[in-house]
Parts: sequence; structure tokens; C-alpha cells
Amino acid sequence: MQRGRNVSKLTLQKVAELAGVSRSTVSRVVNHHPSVKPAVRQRVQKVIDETGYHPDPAARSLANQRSGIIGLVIPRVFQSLFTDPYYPRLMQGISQACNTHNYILSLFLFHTEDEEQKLTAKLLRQQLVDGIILSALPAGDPLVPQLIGSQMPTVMIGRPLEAQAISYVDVSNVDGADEAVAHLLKLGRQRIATITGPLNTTVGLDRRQGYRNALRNDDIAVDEALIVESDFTEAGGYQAARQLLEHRPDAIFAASDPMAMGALRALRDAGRRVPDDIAIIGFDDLPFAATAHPPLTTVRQPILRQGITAVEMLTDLLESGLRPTRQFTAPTELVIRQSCGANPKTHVDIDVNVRL
Amino acid sequence: MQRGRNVSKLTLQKVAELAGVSRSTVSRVVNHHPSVKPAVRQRVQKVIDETGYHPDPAARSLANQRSGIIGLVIPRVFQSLFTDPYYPRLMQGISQACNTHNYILSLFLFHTEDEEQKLTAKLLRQQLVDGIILSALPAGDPLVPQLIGSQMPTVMIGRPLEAQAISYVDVSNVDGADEAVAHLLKLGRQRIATITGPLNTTVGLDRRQGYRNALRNDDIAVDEALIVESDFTEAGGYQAARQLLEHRPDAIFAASDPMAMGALRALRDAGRRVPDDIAIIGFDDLPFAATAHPPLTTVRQPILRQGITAVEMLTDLLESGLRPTRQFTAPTELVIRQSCGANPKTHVDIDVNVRL
DNA sequence: TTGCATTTTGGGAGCGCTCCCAAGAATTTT
DNA sequence: AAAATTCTTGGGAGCGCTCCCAAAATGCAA
Repeated sequence: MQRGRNVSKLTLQKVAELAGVSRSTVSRVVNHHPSVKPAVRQRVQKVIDETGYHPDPAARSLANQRSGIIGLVIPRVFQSLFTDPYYPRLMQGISQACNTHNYILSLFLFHTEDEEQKLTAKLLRQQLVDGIILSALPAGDPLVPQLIGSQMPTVMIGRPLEAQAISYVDVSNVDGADEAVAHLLKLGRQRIATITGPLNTTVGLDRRQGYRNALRNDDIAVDEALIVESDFTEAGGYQAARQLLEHRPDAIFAASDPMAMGALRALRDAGRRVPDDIAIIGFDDLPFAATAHPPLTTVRQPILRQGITAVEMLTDLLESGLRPTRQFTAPTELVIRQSCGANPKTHVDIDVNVRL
Repeated sequence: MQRGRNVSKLTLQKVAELAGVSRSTVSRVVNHHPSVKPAVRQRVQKVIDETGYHPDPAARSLANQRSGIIGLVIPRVFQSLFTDPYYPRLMQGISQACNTHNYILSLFLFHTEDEEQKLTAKLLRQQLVDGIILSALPAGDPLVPQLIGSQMPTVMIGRPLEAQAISYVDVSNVDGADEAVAHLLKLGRQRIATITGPLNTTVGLDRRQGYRNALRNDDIAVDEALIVESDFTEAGGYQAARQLLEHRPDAIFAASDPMAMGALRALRDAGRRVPDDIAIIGFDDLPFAATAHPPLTTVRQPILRQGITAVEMLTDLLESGLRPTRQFTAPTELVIRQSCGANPKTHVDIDVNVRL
């Protein structure tokens, strides 16, 4: 009935016998415990290499009460965004760092409310995963307080909406947006509109704040009609841009690249030229931004790096006990292409892969 | 030193004491074993619900020799594709089905060759994951034979290149491509080119085969100059299309949507009109296809369903022992929009979300 | 009521590892 | 050279669960 258990399994005990030492000594070698005589260590290591021994993760987990697994949790609300390349990129970074630090990465996508409940309860029981990386959440989500209450080591991607005693990795959304809009102002644009992300998320709020900061910095009154809330998607950007068109903006700052693409499409459908009639700047610098038509000026954020940093913060937390929470905010960088009208000569930049 | 273990942990034993029964009985209740008197079962269940008891996964794994984890393995070669929405979609399907069947999903992305080696060895040792879902591999990859040799239950996404005793979930790439090209022929296109995927993958080969089949079916000689190999990416499609332009095609069948987008861009840069001068059909029906300019005619494949099916085949395998391998090939569907020139009136279809 | 078959329950053993403690070996000190 | 100290090593116990077997409880027929 046991599948594939033809060869009797290799255990610490067996390796120990082969090397002529005890279980404990092998365990010490495996775990790089210092107090093993070099000669013995070498002999044991040789047996390990020759036999291809790997400790049984379940037994190990049971004995030392940790699973060696990091859980990446992406809540339901963000499922719709899941098809945008942001998440894959983030996951790549997270996965890479997990490998480096010898953790297994498990993925928890919540699909229904029911599932969310059940899975959350399981996750919080401390034995399934050692720690959690949590993608940003909308306001009022009960998950964050639950996590804090449960003592589960957690690092959030993106600052939580309500200030919380929790570690997170963020990007300078406010300043990035500010810089983008300032750039448009410098280019002489007068009526700059913005398509925001959902305003129940910090990302949405922060990028709008940056927009406001830039205008205020130039003593320009904010026209609320030029601010439209959307949902980070292409379709959302399209709708929002249509709506904005009535108010005759001469530039649009979209809080995400997909929305910028949607806006681009809306403008094209409406017969407006970009950047001549209306300039556009996005946010993210996703791969397609460079090859959009026209190539999209956008605020680059180091997505891969964010993932890596999140894992490193978490493993730090796991390996050194619960210490004060930490925060990290990565800088953004304005990538000037053609859609903002600053750079009409340059041709499409091809270095899509040089991004971190 | 134990983080957060303030409350002494809830074990089978404790639950048993609370319910006034033995460990074994509680275990039976938890595992839905039939031989428990209804009254007792109810009493135990009540305690479980009230205390919020969940069995410790590590202990469980150790005792019954399975981890309850399904590993999704995506090899290095496909990392570059990882930013295209195909994988997220697939993962969504896989994750959903894993939840339904009570498995944990772990993600294994190989980043370097070294990592690939190390992780593979670990994976094959049978105790880390119960089974593996393997995304398609290029020719000659040693992973498939290794997996077969190791007795690790595996389901591949996409048929393996060399026929192997392995289960897989595929889509009808040949027929899908055939249908697309036949459609172009029916519309009167004469010089139909194709941008293929990598020809060391079945997907690449199959879709090219479909292209050939369609031409042969119309007694049209295949002009090898009209076949350019690429890599499924936007940038690759762009390059390939530039190359094809010299041979004056009046239609291009691109074996993936990103390549179709690249081709679209190349044509625009070259001043060609789509579909008037050149028609284009893609493959995948990724979300952006509907909102491309012009909206992309493409071959839809049920990505989410593929993921679900893969998991179901795997859990079947896991729960009923190793039985003969199985294969499943999902149908494709030609989605006609504007880029093929068949449908110049229709407007952008918005039902991006109705896709399975 | 007794005897037998059948359900239901309890407890021992064991999954493979880590941790602790004590025993043994090696090293240093006097 | 013996004693004190330190470094290595081995083995027991236990992590929390499942599985098996035997004991207890129940049901049924005679």
C-alpha cells in the first residue's frame, strides 16, 4: 500500500551505523553543530554524501517545533490583480530568497470567504508555517489584528492601513507619485488628473497623496473632478480615463501601469494623441510599460527586491526571536519614456530585463 | 525561547481527556473513521469545535508518512515567462483545487542550476511533498526521467516531449493552431506566416504542426521563410515579426498572445495596418488580448481548468495508489476579435472575466 | 439467561528527529 | 604523572500523531 517504499528508508540511525557513530553525532553534523571532531565530521559527511541522505522534514518539524515553511498569503480581494505581472515578480523574489535561506514557500490564495476562514484558522495555529508574508490588505480586514494576536511572525508587503505593531516592506509611494506629477508640472502641464487605486488601501491613498503634494508644492489648487478612484486594472483605467476626459485634463497620472494602459486605450479610442494632447505617467514599471505605444513613462518600484527583503526580515525574525517590528521603505525611480512628452527623441528602451 | 508558546499546546491527548475518551477515539473522529458511536462522536466533536483543535501537521506527517503537500515545480527555463499572466492563472486554478482537496500548495521555482540540483534531490526524497505538478519542460531535461525513476507521483502541465509513462494535462494545441490558420485562409489570406514557440517544447512544436496541417489541408506549400522560431515573449514576437516583414506575409499566426502583441508592435512601428495589411492571430486569450489595439483574435485555452484538472489527477493518484498514467487534453476555442480582419464591426468585448 | 459474533474503545509501539544529560576521551594544569 | 578541566560522544526521552491488536461493550440468537 505504501507507494514507492521499496528501499527501506534512510534514517539518521542508518547513516550513524554506516559511519560507525551515534545518531546524535550524525545529527550534529547535519546541523553544523560545532562540537564534532573534524575527522569524525568528515567521515560522517562522506557517508551522507554517498548515500544522499536528507533528514525527514516531518520528523524534524515534530522534534523542533518548526516547519521550515513560509506562507505567502494573498487575500481574495487581490485575486483580480493576480493576473498582472506584479505578483509573479514578487513571488519570484520571495521564492528566490526562500531558497537561499532554506525555507519552503507555500502559497495561500483565498478563493471564497469560507476558505478564508478555514485556512486562516489553520494558519494561525502556529504549526503549519513558521511565518507569514502577507500581501497588502484593504481597510478593516480582520486578518492583521488576528495575526498580531496570534503571535505569528509576519511581514507585510505594503504598509498596513491602520498603523500596527507589524513589520512591513513598503515603497515610497508618496514620493514616487510626487516626483511623477512634479515632472508633468515641470513639462508645463496645467490640468493634471489622476486615476487612483482603491482608496481603502495604503497604496491607493499614498499615491494620491503624492499627487496632492506635487500640486501643493506648485501652489496649484486640487480640482477634485480630476481625481477618479479606480481599481488598479486595465479595464478600471479605461473607465476612469473616459470619465476624466469630460474635464479636459492635459495629463494623467495613473497609480498603476495597467491603469495607465487602460487610459492609453481610452484616449486612443477618443482620438486623443499621447503625449501631444495628453501626457500619461504610470506606476510600477511592469515589463509591458517599455513596449507600450507610446512607451510609458512610469515610476519604477523594485518589486523583486521587495520580495527578497520581506523574506529576509521574516527569517531574521524567526531566527532571532520576536524583537521590535521593523519597517523598510524602498525608493522608487521615475523612468522617463515617451508617454509624458519629455523625451520625444529617444527610442524604445529594450533593457526590459535589467530591472531589479 | 519558544516563540508564542504561552498556552500549552492543544494535543489529541488533551482533547481526549476533555471529552472523557481515549486518544484513539479522538483520532478516529478527526479522521472520520466510521467505527465511533454517534453519541461519542458528537461529544468529541463538540470539544474539538469549542477548543478549536487542529491536529499538528508535522506529527501527522511523521506518523502516516505523507506531508499533505503538493509541489508546483517551475523550472528555470520558464522563469522569463513567469511575468506573463499564464502562470498566475494556472496557479490560481491549482491553488483552488488544492484548497478543495485539502492539500497545501508549495511553490518551487528554480533560479540557478545549483538550486535546481539541490532542490530536485530534496523533492525526490519523497517526504517533502506527496506529489508534484510539473510545468512543461524543454527537450532533454533530466527532471522527467528522474521523477519517473523516483516513483514520485507527478502530473505534468503539457505533454512531455518524449512520450513517457507519465500523466499529463494538455490542450489541443495542434487543432487550436489549425483552426486559427484555417480561419485566416478562409478569410482569403495567402501568405500566412507563423511565429512559433521554442521548438524544443511540445507547445512550440504542436502549434507549428497545427499551422502546417491547416496549410496542407488547403494544399498550400509551406514556405519555410514564413516560419520563425521565437520564445513566447513580447520582445521575441517583436523581433520575429520584423524578420518576417521582409517576406511580405499578409497574416501572422503567433503561438502566444505576448508574441502576438510584439508582432503588433513591430507592424505598427513598420507602418503596417492590422488587420488591413496584415492579419494577426494569437494563442492563449490572456486578459490583455481583449483590450489590445486592435483587439486580438486568439485561441483560447482553459488555463484555470487545466490547473484544476492537474490537481485532481494528482490527488486521485495519491489517494488510490499508482495506477496507469492518465492523460487529459482540453479543447481550445477560437475567439474572433478584430486583429484577424473577420469582424470589423464588433466592438471590444469586455467580458474579460467570463473566461474559465 | 447464556454464549457467541460484532462493534466500539483503549493503549502500546513506532514514525525519525532534536535536545539534554551524563559518560568517556582528550587536553591542560599543577 | 595525576588531577582538573574541557571537548566529544552516546543514549534516553519526547515531539503528537496513526496504526494495530486486544479488551470491553454491545447486540443477537438460542
